[in-house]
Amino acid sequence: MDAVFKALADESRRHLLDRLHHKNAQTLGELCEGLSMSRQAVTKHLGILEGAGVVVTKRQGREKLHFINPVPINEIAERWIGKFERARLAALSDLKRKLEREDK
Amino acid sequence: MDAVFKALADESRRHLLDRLHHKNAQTLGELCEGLSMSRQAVTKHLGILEGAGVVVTKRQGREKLHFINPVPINEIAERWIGKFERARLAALSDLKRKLEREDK
DNA sequence: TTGACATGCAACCAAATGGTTGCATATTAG
DNA sequence: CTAATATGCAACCATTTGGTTGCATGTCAA
Repeated sequence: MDAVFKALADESRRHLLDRLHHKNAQTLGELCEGLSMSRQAVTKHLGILEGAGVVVTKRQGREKLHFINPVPINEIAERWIGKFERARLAALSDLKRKLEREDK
Repeated sequence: MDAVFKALADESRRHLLDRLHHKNAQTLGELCEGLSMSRQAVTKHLGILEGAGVVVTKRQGREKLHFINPVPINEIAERWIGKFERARLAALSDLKRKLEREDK
């Protein structure tokens, strides 16, 4: 679990997760596009995410596909939020999102 | 949000949250009991947790009471887990816990 | 086969992090 | 009032972290 928290502690890594959440199964090169840091920096970040189990990979020829894995992320909330409280908070944030949509 | 992830990245701070999840409204001294690090180290950790909004405090005379705040923790899961997937994962971990209880 | 493309590995560096010690301040009990 | 208790602030230090550059390896297409 420690690795999961450490992995999520960095903004660059969270951004990579955002990208994978938006479009799964991307290659390293694809994930590098538009970023201001070097490819090697991205490689390191993806390695840390993979080591934590938050990202899973599959080789395909000379390419490496990356996938997000939501299971360990879910376990974070489970640790400090009780079952009923969790449902309450989920409903609350659903409502919040709905209201934010209506604002536009 | 960055502060929340940074706050949760450290094992000592997660342990402090565990303590507050188990028993809320504890003083600094109370939270220090049994720990191997100095009081000042704990103060720093609690300051970081408070700065992230994961812990909320209230002065009472010369004591400072600490409370856990689950809201920002819930928002972590919301970021990368869709609404339906969230329900599925919650059900899954409920089942897992149930099975683990029956094991004993 | 050979060159171009996609990824991997390692050494190195500046900045952030977690911890310490020493001293200061504020509140309560006797 | 005074001493003990509870917390606050600041300087300092070792380690970790996020980034770089340079070179190596592996795979596909012409």
